[in-house]
Amino acid sequence: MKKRLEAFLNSALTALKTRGELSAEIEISVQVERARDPRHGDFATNLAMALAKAARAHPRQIAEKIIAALPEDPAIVKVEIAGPGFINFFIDSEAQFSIIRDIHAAGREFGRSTVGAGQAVQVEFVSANPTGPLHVGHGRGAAYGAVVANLLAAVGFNVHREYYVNDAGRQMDILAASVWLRYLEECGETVVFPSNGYRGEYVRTIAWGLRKREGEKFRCPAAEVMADLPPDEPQGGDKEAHIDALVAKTKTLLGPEGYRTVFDAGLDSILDDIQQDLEEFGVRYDEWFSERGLTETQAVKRALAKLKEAGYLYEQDGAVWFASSRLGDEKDRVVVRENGQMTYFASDIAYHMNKLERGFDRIVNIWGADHHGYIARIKAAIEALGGDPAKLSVLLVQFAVLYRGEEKVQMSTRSGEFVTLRQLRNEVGKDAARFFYVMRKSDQHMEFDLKLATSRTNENPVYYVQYAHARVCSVFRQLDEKGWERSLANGMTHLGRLTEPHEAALATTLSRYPEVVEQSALQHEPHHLVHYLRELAYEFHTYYNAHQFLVEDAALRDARLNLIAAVRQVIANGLGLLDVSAPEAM
RNA sequence: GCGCUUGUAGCUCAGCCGGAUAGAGCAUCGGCCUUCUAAGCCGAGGGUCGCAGGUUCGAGUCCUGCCAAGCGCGCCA
Repeated sequence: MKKRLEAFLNSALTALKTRGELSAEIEISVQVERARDPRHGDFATNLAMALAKAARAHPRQIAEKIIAALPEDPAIVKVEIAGPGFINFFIDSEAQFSIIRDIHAAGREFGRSTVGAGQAVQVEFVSANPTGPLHVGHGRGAAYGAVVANLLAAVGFNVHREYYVNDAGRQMDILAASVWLRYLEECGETVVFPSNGYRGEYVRTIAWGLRKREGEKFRCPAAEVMADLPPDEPQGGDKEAHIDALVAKTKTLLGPEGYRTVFDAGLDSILDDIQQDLEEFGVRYDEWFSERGLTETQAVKRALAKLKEAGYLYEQDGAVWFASSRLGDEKDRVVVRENGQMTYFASDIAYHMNKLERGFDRIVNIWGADHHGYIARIKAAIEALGGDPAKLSVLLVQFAVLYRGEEKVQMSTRSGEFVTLRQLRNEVGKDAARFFYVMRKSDQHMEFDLKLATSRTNENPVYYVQYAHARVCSVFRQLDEKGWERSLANGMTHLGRLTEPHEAALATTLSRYPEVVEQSALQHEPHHLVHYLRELAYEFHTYYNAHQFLVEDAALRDARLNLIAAVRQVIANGLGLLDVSAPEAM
């Protein structure tokens, strides 16, 4: 309906222009919005006011001309000018209730659309380093990314979900060294664990598995490992220098093959865990993209060569720099260090070159908000590679602060004591976790109250929405128990019997669903969908309390049953996009 | 110090490209179960939209300054 009105207004504008009543040069995008106040009808547009300046006329006069030029439509019962120049539209109630037919006809497809026109969009999210289990911060990115991807797919984009696996680089080397030290402990050696190593319990588990599989073939005397290492921080040294030396020593003592085995033991184990964790959280990927693969296929070298060719690389102080400041970044960035090693950024340039080469129309990166300073350099890199930086959207996700009631849950990565995503799921369940994560705008800090998410009271919005779905199911069970027949067709022919204000309100809200899905998708803001579902559930509950559905009058009963079946369908569809279950009984 | 983000009811948050009297949940107070599930509903109170200017028919929304909070400013990832 909204789109129909927009089309009508546009045709009215062209009519006025061809008749010379409006300057042909005036360009304006027509906006129709839902009226907030029922007295303002069902839809309203500020078009006349927006035109007033350019047309040099009073808004109300313009409004009159527009209305006169509008095509006839039986669904529009009244058009009026109000306030400073709003045009308000009143829609025929018969037409309002026909949404019930649409919902029934479309079923699970209702709300889906084709605005995306099959454009290929890549959504990269989570991409946490495989150096440990996912924590609750990653969980928010996972829920948000998964829902954004679902929404984009629902409105007709061809979505490719991807996880970038940082399986190369210094952090992974530190993990490998940590695994080896724990392995040596398993073998009975006494080592001093570095302050900068990975201290989590999972590292011991990996080491235990390694020893079980491989025996003691990687065993070295602890004294040999620790010999000639620069002192660690507790001994008054530099922890970074200490760990780097330890990594180097690990590589030397194990040799390339042994090192690879230990390294992969860590990587494979943690990656398996992450994959399983996300799977259980309802997050599925089309591709797990390996950073190591970029180096192995020479993609990093190729990307740097391309930048060099374009004249964006230069050498200084023994390092190679990318002149990103020429493309909007604050300063230039190093891509090859003095010691000849590529920086993480170099891999990332190659990764984005790869994304461009795969021909995506749009690229969506979902990052933790602490990476916001990184956006400018990636956009610069895309531009320098000859791509269009506007294709890339970077969506930032703020970390969630955990509470248990009033009490803040302390988290510390350093000590290895953090709340993992798995712990969260075990405590509050998948449905509540997903719902809570996307309930708030993603780039805002959020407070995640574990107590609230598990509570079985009206404080909990997850149950509120699910309960509405279950209640409809319950009504249909009651219908069967009474042995009454239901006729879908009879209900459709008697939609005119739905005369209660609650029913009209429900029909209006139901008809908004496709708009909400489209808006949530295009703006990458799933919280709109969550708020909508809560509102729909509210309108259903209030209707449920005010009126009896299972009445003797079959025409009225069937009409009402069709209405609540439509509500059930839309709730199921909406929760489906969030990947939250829609239970039939609670 | 510079940059990005944020500041809306006691708390947690919405507010669609600037639009009509700023909304919701929770909390508080008062009501509703012999009737399709009370994980529900009905009602009440609660606001200087951080502060000060500016832009215009109109500002919570845009611009400037200030205050406060978070994050970022490595040849780390």
